[in-house]
Amino acid sequence: MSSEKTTANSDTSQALGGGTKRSRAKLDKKNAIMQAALELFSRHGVKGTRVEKIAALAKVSKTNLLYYFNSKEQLYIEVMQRLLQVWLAPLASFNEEQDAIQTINDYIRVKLELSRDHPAESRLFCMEMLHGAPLLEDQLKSPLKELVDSKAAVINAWIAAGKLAPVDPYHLIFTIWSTTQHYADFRVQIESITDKNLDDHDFFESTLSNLQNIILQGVRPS
Amino acid sequence: MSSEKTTANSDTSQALGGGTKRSRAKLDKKNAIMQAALELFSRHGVKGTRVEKIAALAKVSKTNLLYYFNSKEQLYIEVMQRLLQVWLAPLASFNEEQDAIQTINDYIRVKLELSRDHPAESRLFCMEMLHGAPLLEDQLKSPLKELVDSKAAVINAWIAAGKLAPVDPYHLIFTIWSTTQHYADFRVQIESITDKNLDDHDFFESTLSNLQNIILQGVRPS
DNA sequence: CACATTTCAGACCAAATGGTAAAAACCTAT
DNA sequence: ATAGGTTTTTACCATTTGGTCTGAAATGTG
Repeated sequence: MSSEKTTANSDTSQALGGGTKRSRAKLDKKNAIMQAALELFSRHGVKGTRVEKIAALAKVSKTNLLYYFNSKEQLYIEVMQRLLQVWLAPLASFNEEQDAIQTINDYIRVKLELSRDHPAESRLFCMEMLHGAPLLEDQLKSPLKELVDSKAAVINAWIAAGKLAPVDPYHLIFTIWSTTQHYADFRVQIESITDKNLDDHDFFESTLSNLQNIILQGVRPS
Repeated sequence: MSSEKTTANSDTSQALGGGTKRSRAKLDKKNAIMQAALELFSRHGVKGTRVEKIAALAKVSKTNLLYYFNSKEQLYIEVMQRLLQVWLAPLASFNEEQDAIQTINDYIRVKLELSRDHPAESRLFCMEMLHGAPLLEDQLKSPLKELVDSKAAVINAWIAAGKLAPVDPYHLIFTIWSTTQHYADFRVQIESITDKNLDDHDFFESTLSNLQNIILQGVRPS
């Protein structure tokens, strides 16, 4: 609680960039630990993950891990904070000046790439939601709402300009989120049924074009 | 392991129906426990849920709970098995003779109703997927694949008959699953953004018609 | 090269928690 | 009513596991 334990978790050393040998190694190690934690947390939950296992996966000792992160909870919080940055960035690309269809197509692609390249992030985010997102309550609530609201406004402008059919922008965004993230979060189910996953290039492209097709054209015959 | 512990977990008493006061109370209690377990497991995960808490929520003592279910794992398995029945039933309604558009619209509604009326089931199913579905590996894999394959065939027949635009039936099914379940699993996020949830009748209907619209018509202006 | 600082590993501890044993309370059939 | 079985409670144990302590190794610096 109160102990300061030398300098450990304070990144006072270097702002960024090269840094000394020491601070460099320190960062590398922290990254390795966070990576391992992300992987295990996202599979077994925080409670279901033993600190020892994270340490083993990161190739450090348990004590060493606790040296970098004061507690498992603290580690989880830091992992979650980093995750959020990766997670919300793509939505920023929505812009009224851009072509509506093109932007949506691109967004679907980016989100599906995220599901392919960062499945652990997707799972952990999903898990946090299932838990009721006690952690994100503050960090996420207000900034997320503002971000989404602003993008919903863009979509509404597109609709007003006749660039899109009239849909509720929120439901459109939810649809894109859910469909793309599904391929990461429900990967085992999708593998059970199709024997394929997003790492398979053809399957990725086929998934992408099908999603784009459904969301843009729908399945009703024209 | 080996002990038979009287009759407890063996439902030898009554096949079904009324039954004696005792067997009736027994069933009620088991149901209460499973209900409580479902609720807590789906929020905090199996590891994150203490048997004591389940017992408290079900209004029985911890030991009494262990009398009905030999272990937490066992309880989880039984909860999961019951859940699966509820979960896969709706897909059965797909039938080649029926109208394609109508059937899909109905399916979306039924799935969304499931998200509204059984959110805990949705969450727990989702969580099991995130964990890699070690439990469902056997129970789910083969029967699920067969069920989905057969329904995919129905969809393909509709497409061949010009009743639907050409889409990959699997991706269509995944799309319906993901979009509808999203409103249960990501409920907190949706509440953060819209301040509403499926329990709100208007929001439910609006969600439903938007999903039906997107999936059937797409968002491209006609 | 001596000294100070940072980093690490193995032993250890205490709390949390799943599960057991045995006796008490309770039904139900005769 | 009461014997025989069933359900519930009380007391307890054993294991798991997050986190600490201690001393040593590595590293940087004047």
